[in-house]
Amino acid sequence: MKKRDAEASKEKIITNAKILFSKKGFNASSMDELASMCDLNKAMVFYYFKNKQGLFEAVMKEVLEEIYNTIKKENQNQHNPIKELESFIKTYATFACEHPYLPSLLLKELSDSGSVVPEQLFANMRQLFEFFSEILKKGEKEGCFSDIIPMILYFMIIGTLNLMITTKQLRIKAHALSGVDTCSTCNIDEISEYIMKKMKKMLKDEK
Amino acid sequence: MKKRDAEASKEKIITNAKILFSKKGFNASSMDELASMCDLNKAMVFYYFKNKQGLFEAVMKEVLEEIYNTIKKENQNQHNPIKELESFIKTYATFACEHPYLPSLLLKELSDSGSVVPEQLFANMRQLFEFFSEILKKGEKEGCFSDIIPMILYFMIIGTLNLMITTKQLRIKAHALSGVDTCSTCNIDEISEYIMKKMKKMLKDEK
Amino acid sequence: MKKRDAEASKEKIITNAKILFSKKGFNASSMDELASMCDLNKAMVFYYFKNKQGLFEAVMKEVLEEIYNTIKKENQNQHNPIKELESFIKTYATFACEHPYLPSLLLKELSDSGSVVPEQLFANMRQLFEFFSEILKKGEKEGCFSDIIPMILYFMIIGTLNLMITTKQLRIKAHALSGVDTCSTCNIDEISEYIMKKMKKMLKDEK
Amino acid sequence: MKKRDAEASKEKIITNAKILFSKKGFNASSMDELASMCDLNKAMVFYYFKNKQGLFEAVMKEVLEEIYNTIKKENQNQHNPIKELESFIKTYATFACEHPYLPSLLLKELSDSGSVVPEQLFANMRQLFEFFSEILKKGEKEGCFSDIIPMILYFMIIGTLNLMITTKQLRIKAHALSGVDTCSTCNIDEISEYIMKKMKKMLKDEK
DNA sequence: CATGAATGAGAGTTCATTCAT
DNA sequence: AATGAATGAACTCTCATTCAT
Repeated sequence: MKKRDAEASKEKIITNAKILFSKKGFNASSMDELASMCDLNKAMVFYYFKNKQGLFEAVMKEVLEEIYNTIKKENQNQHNPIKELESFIKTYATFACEHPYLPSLLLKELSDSGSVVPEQLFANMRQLFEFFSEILKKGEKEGCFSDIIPMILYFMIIGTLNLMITTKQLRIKAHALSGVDTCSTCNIDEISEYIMKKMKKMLKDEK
Repeated sequence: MKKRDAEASKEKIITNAKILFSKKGFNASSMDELASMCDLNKAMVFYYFKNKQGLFEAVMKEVLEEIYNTIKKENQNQHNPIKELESFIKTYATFACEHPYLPSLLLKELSDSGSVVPEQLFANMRQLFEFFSEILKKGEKEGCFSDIIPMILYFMIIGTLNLMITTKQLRIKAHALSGVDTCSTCNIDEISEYIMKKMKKMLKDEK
Repeated sequence: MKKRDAEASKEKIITNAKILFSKKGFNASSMDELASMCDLNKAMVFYYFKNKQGLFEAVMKEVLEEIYNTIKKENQNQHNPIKELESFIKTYATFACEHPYLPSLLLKELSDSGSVVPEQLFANMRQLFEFFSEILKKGEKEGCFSDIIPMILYFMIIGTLNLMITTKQLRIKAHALSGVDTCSTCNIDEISEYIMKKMKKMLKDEK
Repeated sequence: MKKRDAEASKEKIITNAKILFSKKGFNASSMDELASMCDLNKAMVFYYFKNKQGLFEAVMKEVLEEIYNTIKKENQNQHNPIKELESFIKTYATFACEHPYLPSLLLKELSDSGSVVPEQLFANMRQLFEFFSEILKKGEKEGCFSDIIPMILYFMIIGTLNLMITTKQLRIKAHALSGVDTCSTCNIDEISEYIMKKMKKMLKDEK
């Protein structure tokens, strides 16, 4: 069943905005370019989204809800905190790799020390972290994890994955230039596998 | 205070540029604003730096060389790879905390997948990683570290520290709003202490 | 009068650009001034013309095509090379006098030895000369002209007419100041009449 | 005998300004570039010349006086108006060819219909014309020339020579592209020879 | 819903010119 | 006489945003 045109246009705008924002960042993305990517008149973007900032927030909201729902859904098939953590990492990694705007957008947002992240967006980001945090706490209670500081561990995982994804090209180039091993041929599964292995080791209770 | 002092003016520009670029990113930073922060005529920026890109590169170069030299110097007092790794982490953490533009600038640069990092800057970034990489490799050879992938471990440390620093305000706010533990009261020493502890555990050879 | 009329705006821009460019030359003409002459927002110029150079080319193209078409049309009523030459001179003279930006623009362009004339513009300029050249060659074949070097003769006519038009004010002033005869009261018909008379004489075959 | 440094610097500025102005025109010539051509500090140019306009006038004055003196000197060796005219043409042509800034500067100045040519410069330009005018009038009185309008004839000669010189490159390119004969291989002697021949023919008294 | 025309503010950059030394 | 630092005004051009149709 075809969506109403209005819905379709709005979708098209968000879809292309994801690509554009993550490729060029907020400021360098122009509404002109976005409109022509969408094959739509520029004014329509404003018709649907109030302004550039509003569009950006809508994009982030959608992206964050998507990843949150994906992770939550995958989580239901796991039966202990270790599996849950593994699922979290792998699902995030896979999703982020398939939607490369996510790492880029997230890092940009998080690196803007001064920036005021709008409420809605802020709530979406928290939601994901809290979900992660719950897994760890449950694991601690059940005795499979010890000595956890969720916030730091969260950034260890999410930050590392994001950086490995956004720097892919850079790492390939660095390897080519200086021969240093930048893990330039690893694929995302190997990366998340490695991270998971290390996580397990560092969180193991050693009493 | 002398009036026409080239060194002083150039310094002032770089100093303020660090702040501005890290607060707003390259694109959103305006030369007008920079000039007025410096209490200098806008044209002076171009007098000293060719153009905005040139200024940015000068800023990054200075920042990266500063951190590299600091780390290298501290490293000379360490006598085994574990101590060296610890020194790397703590020195980076302390420096980044005292120069909060560094994490922000680095994350922004690394998250901009599309941006073309200029040669010089690229070389400066590699230098730091290679230094880190050498520590790990030496440790592996000497049997104190095992199963290392330097690139991933590098981002685990640097990425996490950077994010913990740039998100400080955000984390405080999140804690206030939802009560969730965002490590909002940890200071940088506690953070790097924790990271180091986890690193040791995850890199320990267990044969 | 309609408000948002693209054709009208574009026309207004070209019309004023002709005046401005011919008065001040390419470099000294400012887009700000042009916009205010047009009673239009500055950005509109870029909306229609990509950039200053693009506008300049559009202006020149229009001007050159106009004069070329006018001359070509008049030429069709002439039945021998001498008449054709006369028509060429008089039509050019009249047109240039009525569109005084033409001589000025042409002389400026031709005197700028360093400037790189863009292809299109270059082609338009050649077209006019080739038309002139054909007239002379036909005349030579038919025995009414002898010893012709079209390029030199072309500049003799076009250059002289252009200079007589652009220097009009200067010549009046010079006459007033020093009493010297600068032909300051001649009108364009007298001038082209004189040039034609001299041309006939100098091209006459004397065998 | 070495000139005083001040004189030498001033000379160097004028010499380079001639080159620069004729290559790029008044507006596109920058004082920065000029200073670096002269291997002098930019402020020195203002020390010697008040401002850019003043420098330009000084340059033009020198150039015009030079050509005037050269022509006048050559003229003393001629013993009838025809020879004098020939000398005028050839001397101007040779000089202009050796000092290619002259045609370019003159045409630019003369094509600025609106521009206010400053007094001194204006006087210099008149002087040259009046000299030419005198030759023709003498020739008329002596019966070797008839039906003269000095102003038009002056532009016929000066304009044509100037244009042939400034368009040299353009004409070569046009020939290469379209095969049309643009006199691209003629040298300046052939050109002035041709012009002189035609002048003689068109001014001959035919009673 | 949709479009193209219009706008105003501001971006980076250049440049003639002046000032302090 | 000479220099490098400093300035202010102008320049071309871009862009988010709005208006009229």
